[in-house]
Amino acid sequence: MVDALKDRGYRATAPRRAIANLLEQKHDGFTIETLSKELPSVGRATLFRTIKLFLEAGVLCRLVMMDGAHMYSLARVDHHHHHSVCVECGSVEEFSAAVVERMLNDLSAEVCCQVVGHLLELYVRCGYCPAGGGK
Amino acid sequence: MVDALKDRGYRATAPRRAIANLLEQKHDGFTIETLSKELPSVGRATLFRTIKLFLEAGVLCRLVMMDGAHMYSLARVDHHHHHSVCVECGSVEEFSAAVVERMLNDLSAEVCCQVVGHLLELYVRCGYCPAGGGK
DNA sequence: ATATTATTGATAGCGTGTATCATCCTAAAG
DNA sequence: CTTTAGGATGATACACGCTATCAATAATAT
Repeated sequence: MVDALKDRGYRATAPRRAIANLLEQKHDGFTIETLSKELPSVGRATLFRTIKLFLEAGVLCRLVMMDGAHMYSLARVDHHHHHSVCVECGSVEEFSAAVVERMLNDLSAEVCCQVVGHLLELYVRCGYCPAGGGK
Repeated sequence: MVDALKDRGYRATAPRRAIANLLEQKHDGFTIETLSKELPSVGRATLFRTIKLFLEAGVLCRLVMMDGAHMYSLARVDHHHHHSVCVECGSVEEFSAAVVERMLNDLSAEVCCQVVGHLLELYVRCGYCPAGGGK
């Protein structure tokens, strides 16, 4: 992940490496608060700054939860995609379903405007956590 | 609009009436900050509380903008719908396109989970403001 | 090795929203 | 119409997430 920063002209510092190492272990969505507790040696400001850099580099995604709070997750695919977040356990799945793109195209035609962006989040109970209940 | 509050057991007070009167004039999305300036006589806390009540009553919708900020708009239809917001002028259109519902159904089947909610916002340049450029 | 300059972390600050609480006002009962 | 109980208000302080500042530090180029 630090390479993504180097490629963009940023330095590979100890805090950034520490954050990257931790993030690479993450399979679920996470909050900055969580990271801050897991990396007490890294200052809060640096944490926020580094997360922002990773977002800009495209290796992280920002999710909007149902209550408006933010979570972050690794971008495992490099093309445009959306997320389904488990509201119980926080696990995140990425999908780039054709139905979504088709719908967005249809909508562009339907609303009499030029569509310049969108936000789509799916909130689910996943099949793997106790509360989920499966499909 | 105050009737919606009365129906839910809340009182029709002067601040609530003032807010409702102002909101009924609004055709576009607006922020709390805007309202606060337009209604300096109403305390900030009351403003936030009243907006929350209107949201719960379903006469207002909360929009998430591209930068994560919040805007609000009148709910002109009473069934489930989504919004397209002009990033230039803030005008809001409501739509409940069948394509959206169909897509959500398709997705429910595709992701191996029980879908419990979603968030969908469309950001556009509308055809009516100078910067829009039309369809 | 040295110089340059990006980066850090502590701190203060900002924006948005909420908790508190004494006071006030609405709605309803008499 | 008057009284009254408790919902509602607004000033304030607080909480939360995030950014600006800035002196000190550390990573890269030479």
